[in-house]
Amino acid sequence: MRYSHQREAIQEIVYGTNAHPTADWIFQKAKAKIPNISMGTVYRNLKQLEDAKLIKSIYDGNIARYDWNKEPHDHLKCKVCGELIDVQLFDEAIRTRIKKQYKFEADDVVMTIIGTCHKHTK
Amino acid sequence: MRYSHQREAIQEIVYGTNAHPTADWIFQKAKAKIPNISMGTVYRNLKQLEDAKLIKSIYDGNIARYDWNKEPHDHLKCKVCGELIDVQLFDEAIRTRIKKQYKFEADDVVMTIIGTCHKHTK
DNA sequence: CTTAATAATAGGAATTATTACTATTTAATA
DNA sequence: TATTAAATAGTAATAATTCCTATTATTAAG
Repeated sequence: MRYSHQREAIQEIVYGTNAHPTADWIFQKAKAKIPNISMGTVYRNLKQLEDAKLIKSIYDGNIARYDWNKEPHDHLKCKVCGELIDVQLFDEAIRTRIKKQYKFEADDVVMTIIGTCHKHTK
Repeated sequence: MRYSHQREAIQEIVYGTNAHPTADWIFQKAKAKIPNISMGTVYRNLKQLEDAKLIKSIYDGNIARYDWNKEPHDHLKCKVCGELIDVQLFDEAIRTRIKKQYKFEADDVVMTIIGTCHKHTK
């Protein structure tokens, strides 16, 4: 993977937020630095950064979001404000159980808990 | 919700498979029974059936799939053949832990385990 | 430093899944 | 049977993402 100014900017943007940004959000931010950057460049680089294990992607419903947090983790999604909160819930014991019970070799777990975050509880 | 021939057919199609079909797959099947059915009708009815708790929808990456299984359950997704397998893994104890640890009121849990199913292990 | 090779880009077109719109049809019921 | 409003078919519109191609920029070699 050859160096590119655009990829560096995109990586910095993802690394600079906890907001699990979308491709479009990243595109808007990137335009501030590189006015004529294109959407294709954003998507191509996000894919390359993911392949290089420098970022992770997650699906929030039917839209992709990007995360600098490469540790295995799960998300709480607030249905009121839409915020995604990083948490660690998944128990390694489940992996063993899955293998025994379902003869299934688990690589990765994608878990999202939908509910209401503390900001909206009275 | 008023009766409609189209909705009945769509519900029968979803209830008649374990394949977690997509809207397009359902549309193709429905056309065999009702040749001039339209995609809008499929989507509208899938939404209505979901609102009426007669079916559930799940996101498989960025595409919606539909499931007659209304019980709380999780999925194993095989990265080789793409198959989604219904399983019950989620422990009710996690809900309590989430509430205490993160002050988050959990309604629903969406969990998918990505890996390799028994068909592809030698 | 200059050049050659090719990875990466900008800009726009194409694709895919889904939603919106509207004139017409159909189910329910008075 | 006539009325009313929900549902439909067909089509246009939208949103997220991918694809295409001529041009640009990075890297390595001379």
